[in-house]
Amino acid sequence: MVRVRFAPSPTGKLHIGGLRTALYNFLYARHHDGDFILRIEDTDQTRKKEGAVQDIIDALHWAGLDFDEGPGKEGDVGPYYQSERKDLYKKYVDQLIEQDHAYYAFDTSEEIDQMRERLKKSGNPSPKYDSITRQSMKNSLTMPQDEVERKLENGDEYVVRLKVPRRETIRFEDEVRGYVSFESKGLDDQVLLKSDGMPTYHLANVVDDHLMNISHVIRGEEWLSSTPKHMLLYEYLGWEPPVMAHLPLIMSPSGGKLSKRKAEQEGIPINTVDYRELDYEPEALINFLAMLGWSPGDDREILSLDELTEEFSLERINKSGAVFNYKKLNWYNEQYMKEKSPEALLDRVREDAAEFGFDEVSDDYLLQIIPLMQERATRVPEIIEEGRFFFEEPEEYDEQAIKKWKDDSDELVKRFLEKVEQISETEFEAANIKQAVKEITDEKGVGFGKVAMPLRVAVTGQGYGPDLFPTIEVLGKETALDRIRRALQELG
RNA sequence: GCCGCGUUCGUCUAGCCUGGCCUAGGACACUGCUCUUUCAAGGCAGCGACACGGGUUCAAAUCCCGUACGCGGUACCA
Repeated sequence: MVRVRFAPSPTGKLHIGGLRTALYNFLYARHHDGDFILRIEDTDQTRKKEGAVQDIIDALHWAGLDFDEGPGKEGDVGPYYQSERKDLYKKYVDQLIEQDHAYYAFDTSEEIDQMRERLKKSGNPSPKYDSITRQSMKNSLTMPQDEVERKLENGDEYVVRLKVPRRETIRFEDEVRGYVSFESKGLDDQVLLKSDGMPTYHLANVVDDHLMNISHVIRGEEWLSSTPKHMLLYEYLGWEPPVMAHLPLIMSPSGGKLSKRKAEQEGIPINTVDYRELDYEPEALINFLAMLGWSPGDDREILSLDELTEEFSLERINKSGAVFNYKKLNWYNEQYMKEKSPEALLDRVREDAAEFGFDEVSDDYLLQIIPLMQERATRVPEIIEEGRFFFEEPEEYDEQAIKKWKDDSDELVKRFLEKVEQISETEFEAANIKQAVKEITDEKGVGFGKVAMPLRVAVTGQGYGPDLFPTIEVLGKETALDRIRRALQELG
């Protein structure tokens, strides 16, 4: 049974890198008919942010990545908040201590700082609390047992550290990178239990993955270096480690991990909710993110969540970091927008319209506008932003548009008015309006644009825009002709 | 610094495991053409890459070694 988990810490909004990690976990689970679990890694009480968990849940739901077990959706192995599992870890910590794989340490943070200072001065560039250093620190390995017991009874503050062996090669297989090995002498005696009684990530994630029957750990590459510590823990606890797969990082266009700071500098929205607020299509974001570090192996670019699920495999994940390409995301969004039915976009467009104060617009009217605009917009809000003339008379004409009103435009537009006035309200349709223009171009021997361009300017105030004749039809005879008469006055 | 991981067009990638089919394919972006009532979209074309150096081999983007560069880690953060 495949069981994977997405285990974010609730320190803020779910960022785009986290979403991709969640996506890969989701795809792997679904591909294998397995379970996708959400676990909240809130062992650092100081970094916890109000509302973060809800944001994560909402973001996953918006993206279509609903989990099978997690907060608010209890399975058999909960709770799904590590802070609520605090008591569970104690047992394993005791076991490790008893088996001499962990020990109590009473050093204050000042003392540890001093140790680091001292070692640095003597030429050690990266001082560690390790098999050598621990011999000169205050811990249950160096102190007489009765003193250790006294301290514990007194309630003195302590942490529990992993007793990393002095010389040992730790080798494990990563599904993405193949065999990876580390020398234990490069590791430090990682704190497992903090002085506030909370486990560190390293302990909690190993214990929870085991207790929750996680079969595959799919997480970011930033965890690769701490995996050997986790492997040691599995070994000491006598557990079979899950399959490991470390994902390449999402990089900023300027290089380096795409951090919040960098993203902001480069104008890239970093949180999932930002994309939701910008009104991107979640399918587009998902498709784009899936392709950042993975590919189906052929030339397909557009894949639905179902298709991604069908095709997904860990073997096809890339090893190197992928730069976030905002323009490509926009291209994806355009592709998905074009495919949507106008009805599917209606609710969102209506909201956008209301924001501009166009709140008494009928669905029927909106449904006429959407098809005209959706194929040329990058995001849904542009339908209204770029199509304001559908709701209000253009206040002024674009500078660029005015240039398209030429010397002979007056005459041609007047002729158009004469012809179109003859058309009845019910016959005021795109084809008939276009026919009128056609007749004028024939009779005056001018190009189509000669007539159409001034009309566009008159009706929309813009020199660009959707197909002109349906636009005029949608506006209706009265409105369209009023605008044309006004343009004749102002531009003529 | 040390440890680990990585390196194919500007970017995302296919190809690498199982050397020859690679004159290295696709997508985004960019440029031009085309279509067209405009701007887009679409169609067509162009630009553009195997980091470098050694091996191994009849043959290397593909296998091996080294160098350079990039990234990650180096906390009582995850």
